[in-house]
Amino acid sequence: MTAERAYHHGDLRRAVLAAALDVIAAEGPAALSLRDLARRAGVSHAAPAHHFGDRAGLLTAVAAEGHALLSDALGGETEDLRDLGVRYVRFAREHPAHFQVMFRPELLRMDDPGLLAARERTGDRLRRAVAGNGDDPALGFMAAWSMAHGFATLLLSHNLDGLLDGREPEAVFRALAQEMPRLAGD
Amino acid sequence: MTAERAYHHGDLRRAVLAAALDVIAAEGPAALSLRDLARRAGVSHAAPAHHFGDRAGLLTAVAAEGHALLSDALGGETEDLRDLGVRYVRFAREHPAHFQVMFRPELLRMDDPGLLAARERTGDRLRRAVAGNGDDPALGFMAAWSMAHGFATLLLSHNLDGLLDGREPEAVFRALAQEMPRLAGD
DNA sequence: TGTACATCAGTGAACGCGCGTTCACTGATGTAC
DNA sequence: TGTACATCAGTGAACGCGCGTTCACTGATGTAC
Repeated sequence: MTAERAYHHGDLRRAVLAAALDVIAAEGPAALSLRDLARRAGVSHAAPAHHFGDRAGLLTAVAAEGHALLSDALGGETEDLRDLGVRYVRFAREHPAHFQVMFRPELLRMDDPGLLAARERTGDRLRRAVAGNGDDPALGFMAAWSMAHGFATLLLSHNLDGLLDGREPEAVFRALAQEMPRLAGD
Repeated sequence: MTAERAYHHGDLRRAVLAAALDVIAAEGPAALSLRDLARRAGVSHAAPAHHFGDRAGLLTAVAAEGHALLSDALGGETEDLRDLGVRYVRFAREHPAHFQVMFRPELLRMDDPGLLAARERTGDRLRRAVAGNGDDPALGFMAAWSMAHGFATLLLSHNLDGLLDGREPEAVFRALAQEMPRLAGD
């Protein structure tokens, strides 16, 4: 355990990914540059290319990891869409960088096999949860996803700051999902 | 009406804004550069600075215009949150560039007086529509906003392409808002 | 109606910067024999 | 146990590019008198 850097970093891939998550969480994916990440990882500026190729490759890796984390987070056995929504929101809070990247195809290599596989896993998980929910499962799916995704997005972009009043976001989201019937009624 | 450019453009401010909307709609706000916009407007690269100062100033102008358009679009007299949601979604479809910018404070100068005034107008409109909707109006507000915002966001980022089946997004959103009671029930 | 002057909009050359990419290289590690 | 060789990870110098910003300027427009 020496302060001196060995010639080989040991786990540069993880180190660059970690730095990327920091940057994305703090300043958004637009602020990413491979040179900056190399600097943060204490490594020469050409090193990251070894692992990720380019920006899109790096973001694709982040997105794939995000899908793995999300399908784990959705995990469990519940078929209650409210629970699923709460978990979705919690995931966005705990992994804001992943969340900000994974649903933006223009940043990613959508044909990357790793990404496709990871997305498939999330998709399976969700389809299973929604199946048999109403006569048109796609509608129920889109309703729940829109609600959770909208809440998470507005939350992370600080658009709900003035409305939460210091309450826990997940608790508010649960209440809000509870409230839904009233919206459509009148 | 001559093909020759006059020394003075006439309405460079509008021309640059229009070019910015094109770029944002096609490649997102991250792809914006003042030099590129100048090129598109057929004007020297230092000219846009005259009108907007810098990128943030330009995006702030887009966001302010977006809020003006949105509060117009929400317009009317309805207090039905579903109608309001449909209009929100329609606005996002018709003005994707504005929509992509206006809820991202990190891109904007949030203390710009023009932006503040425009946001205030939208806020008023929404508050009026939500007031008296349930015992906790903030909850109803967040529920409706999350749903519409999530749907619009997922729609614009092509995450619903596979689910819409060629149906009109606004119609689907209306059905989906209708469906909501079932989600929270049982 | 004419002239002088101020103001405003846009020009174009120059600068320094951070970026991605390339490339010949070197140090470290693993494997064959 | 030792040696040779292949492979892999990271280096660092060099390049060309597009960007934002600055600045002295010029052309056009409006206003005062």
